Amino acid sequence: MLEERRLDVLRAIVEDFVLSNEPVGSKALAERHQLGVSPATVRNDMSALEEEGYITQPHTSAGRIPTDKGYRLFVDRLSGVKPLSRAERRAIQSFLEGAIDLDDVVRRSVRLLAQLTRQVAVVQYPSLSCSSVRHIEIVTITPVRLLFVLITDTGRVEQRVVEVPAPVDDLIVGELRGVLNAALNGRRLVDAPEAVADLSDTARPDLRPHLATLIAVVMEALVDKPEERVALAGTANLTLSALDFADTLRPLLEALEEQVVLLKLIGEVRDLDTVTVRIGQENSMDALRSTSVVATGYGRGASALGGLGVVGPRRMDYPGAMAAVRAVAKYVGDLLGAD
Amino acid sequence: MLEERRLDVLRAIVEDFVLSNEPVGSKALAERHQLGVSPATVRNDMSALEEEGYITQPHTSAGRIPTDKGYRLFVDRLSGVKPLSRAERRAIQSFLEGAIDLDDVVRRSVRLLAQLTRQVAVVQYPSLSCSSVRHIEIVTITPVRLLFVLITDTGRVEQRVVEVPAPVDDLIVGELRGVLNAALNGRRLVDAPEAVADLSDTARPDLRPHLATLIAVVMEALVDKPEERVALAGTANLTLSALDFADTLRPLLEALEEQVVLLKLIGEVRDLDTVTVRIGQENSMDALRSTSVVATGYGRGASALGGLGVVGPRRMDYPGAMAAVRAVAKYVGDLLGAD
DNA sequence: AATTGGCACTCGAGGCAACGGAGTGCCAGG
DNA sequence: CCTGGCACTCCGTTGCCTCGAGTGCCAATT
Repeated sequence: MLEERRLDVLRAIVEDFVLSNEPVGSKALAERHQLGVSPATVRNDMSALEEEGYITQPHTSAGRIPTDKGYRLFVDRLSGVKPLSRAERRAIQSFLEGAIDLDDVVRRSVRLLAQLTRQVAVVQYPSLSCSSVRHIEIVTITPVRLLFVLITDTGRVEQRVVEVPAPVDDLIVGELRGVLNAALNGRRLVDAPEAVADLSDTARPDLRPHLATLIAVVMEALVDKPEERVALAGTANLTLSALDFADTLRPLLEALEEQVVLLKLIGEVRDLDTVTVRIGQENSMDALRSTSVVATGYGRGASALGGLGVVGPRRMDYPGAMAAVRAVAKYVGDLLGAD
Repeated sequence: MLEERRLDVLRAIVEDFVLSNEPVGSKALAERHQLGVSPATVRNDMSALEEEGYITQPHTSAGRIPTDKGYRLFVDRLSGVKPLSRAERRAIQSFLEGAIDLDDVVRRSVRLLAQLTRQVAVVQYPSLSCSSVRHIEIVTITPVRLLFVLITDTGRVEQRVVEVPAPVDDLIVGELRGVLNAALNGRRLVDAPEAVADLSDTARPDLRPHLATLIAVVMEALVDKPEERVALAGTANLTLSALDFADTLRPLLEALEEQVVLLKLIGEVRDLDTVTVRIGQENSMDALRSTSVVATGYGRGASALGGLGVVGPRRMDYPGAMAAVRAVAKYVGDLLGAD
């Protein structure tokens, strides 16, 4: 029962409301957009749209604003992919190509994304489990505490302090370093457990029992509890949307400070090739119920190295945000996949 | 010309205003605090205090609020060191003692500080230059790009990608790793340049010229451009003070996102043994002119390893913030100095 | 000389009514 | 199915008023 013009009206409402943050009325709509019909007709359409739950009135005799369902339809059916402007493309390129370091890449991209969209941006570091091992280094802190440094092919350097059950000496550490590097070099971390399964058998017989427990402990620390990391930028942009949030601002800021929350968020939406949009109540976490999230995965090949996206008010420029997210994800994926 | 009672009045004004965020009048003052005088007398004192610039009126026929100068006097002369409650001490201890990692220590303390003070908290990672080298690891990324991983005695792991002028092979990398570790192990990073000054002389003659340039490049990357890091928490607390900031909120949030700004801030106030308070205009950076900063250094012995503190509205519980900052600094200093 | 009570004055906050305007729903006519 | 007209609703603004907290000043008291 959704005719063409009705969709046009919905799109016009969304676009106007995103710009003005004020309920939009039939007269203004008919004027500002070339709908080719009179305000009265628009009113009929609006009435129908409201009936079907796509728009709503804050109060009688006010204009209409889109509901979550309305935004959803807008995103699904109406917004063409808005290509980025030449200037934006150039900005992305020049912003990211100066990066050397992984840290640098992530920091630059998260700031870039925040700037392009004027929203809060989130970029996840490449997941450890999807990365391959380039080198493992072990440093003795005390005889029962070892510092493991894991360097991946994406340039990520991950450290982990591990408490070992029995004191170790340099000999054992050296042996451990040797066998771990030999076995894991170039392999993906998810494959690590099987790669080291019967590794201690190849070591010097007198060290085997010790090595076996050590390896178990290390694997647990590195594989079972992989530490995911994210970068955040643009929280200042929330002040632009202060009106949209009111009392939900504080819980939102608190949530954004929690790595755990952000990781959960990104984890849910890091499909490659698809820009996922979560609008208001569609979000699984309470603190984000009053926001919209536009996110995607980045990486080369089949599986995503990580995810990135933006968080903002439901009243968001979805086409713009989607385009920016997609573009940045592409650049980041190329940069990190290429190395 | 500052008599005893006048100071009492100022203190009472500051305390009341911090609690209520409303201009405080003579009558309420005389009632709530045991000043032993009538409102009329208080009025006279207030008049004098205003004359001298310690308090001001938002408008005629309103109560008084402290000026920056008033807060300054309050901090300098009036506020005894408020000891932390038993519960707070316990909270600090249990919060920090679970930490294993340096990252863990920093993250926990910054959150703790934010929670205790209900302000934005900043904790600097231990400065590289003040730390000693425990281990240096080198990983070849490409023949002209090396990844240096520096591990310090504070547990900090610092990575740096270095572009070298001429391709290197494994032999040279091994040699470099050997001489660097031998020369720097246990030494402070500030002393590194002289420690390696004529280091290449001791290496195999055929490698010397190459090593010399490499060492120069590395020293530049690690010593001349040491990368300081900070952790931030509690930005959600700014929403509590939204009224105090109004339009300065956005620039403030932007500033807080800039590592550079935070480092400059902490760098200015990281004296050990002294809790520094910067009130409003006393701050050197524009974005902080409407805030107050309470900060100090942490560490063992003479020089500070790093700094930490809180940023909040001028209308701040200074005694409380100072006590919390001092206490957390002490714990963090002990933890990181002890290792 | 310092303190106090009294008094007139000021100014913002809050309540209330009136008004204008934007927007709607409905209906009858093209 | 679209359109113009019309009555109705309700919000936001404006102007007005009152109330109360707070001040400054002065004369009286200790």
